[in-house]
Amino acid sequence: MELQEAQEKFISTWGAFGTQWGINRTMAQIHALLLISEEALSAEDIMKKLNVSRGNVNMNVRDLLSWGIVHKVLKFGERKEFFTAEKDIYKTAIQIMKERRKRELGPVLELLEGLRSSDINEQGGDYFNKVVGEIHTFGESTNKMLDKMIKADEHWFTGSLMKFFVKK
Amino acid sequence: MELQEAQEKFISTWGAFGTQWGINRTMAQIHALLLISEEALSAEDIMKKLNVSRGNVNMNVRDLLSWGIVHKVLKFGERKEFFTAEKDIYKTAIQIMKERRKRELGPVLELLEGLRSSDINEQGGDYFNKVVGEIHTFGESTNKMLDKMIKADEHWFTGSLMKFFVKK
DNA sequence: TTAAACTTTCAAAAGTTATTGAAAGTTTAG
DNA sequence: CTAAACTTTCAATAACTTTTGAAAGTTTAA
Repeated sequence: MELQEAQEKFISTWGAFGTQWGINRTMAQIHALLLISEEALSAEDIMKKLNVSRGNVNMNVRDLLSWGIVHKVLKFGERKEFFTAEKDIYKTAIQIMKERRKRELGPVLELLEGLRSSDINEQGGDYFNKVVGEIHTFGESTNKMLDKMIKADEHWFTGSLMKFFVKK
Repeated sequence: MELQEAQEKFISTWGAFGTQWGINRTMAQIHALLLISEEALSAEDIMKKLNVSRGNVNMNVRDLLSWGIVHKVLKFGERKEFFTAEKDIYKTAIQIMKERRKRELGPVLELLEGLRSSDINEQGGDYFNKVVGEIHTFGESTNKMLDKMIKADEHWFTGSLMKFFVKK
């Protein structure tokens, strides 16, 4: 296989895969492209490589920056901005967990707390309270677990967590 | 807050939340409805409660069944099929992990293995091989970890894993 | 200050995914 | 076997999401 063919395969599969999660195709492809590019790329470079418009690149790069998995790079003597993906895959994974926790788990926990505090006394309320309570407890546990993972150092995932799982 | 109001809030928020992941709104709402319903419901019941068509209910219930988080229930003397959600939230979580691993992680690992085995010798190939290799290693670790979690018994999540995280 | 170089915005168009509902298919009771 | 009760399918359409590209905005160098 040629390098270019392999690169294209990686980018397009990463893109297709992204859509299965809540991520749009172009965003996933830009991330893949930046991951396998040794040098930082400009908006122009990305447009050419992926064959997408300027506006599309701009929006998706901004989104990737807000997820903290792509960084701006300024080159001396160049006026353009360049972009590069976080290259430590563990850092990337932790960063994604962190953001998803904030954006997704947080709001759900708030809802569940709200529903729990307004204890329902009507007929049938017991069952509802029980289910909501159980889901809330589960959510809290998950939240605590993620907290530990996020606060630990970068190599912790490969280190103690992996050892824990492998020895069991 | 009234019971009905609380139930509706739970269902609609669960639905909105589902769309952020790759899950469609109706599917998430049906799951939520079944979670908080003590009794199993028929397709008809779901149609009425959520105000969606027969075809839509049918497709999404089948999907939920294929995820293994909703079960068919047959009532004596009734010809209709009834549906109920898995009520053990840990089992549900494990089941979702299991399916996502199969549907999402599996194909990515295959791609990465393919790209790795066709070792690229061209100029610039070293960097590509390195990145792909690192992602592959990470994927394999995640896969192993999920394997352990899935194979362990139901209360293992709250038991040893939680203790591990809390004591750290 | 000006003009060139660049980035951002946003409304319209294209593309994708979900939903409907009627028709076809299946199962069951008598 | 037949009709009623139910489930499944699928083409049309509605709803939603992404993408484009031109216009507006911003920054920089001279």
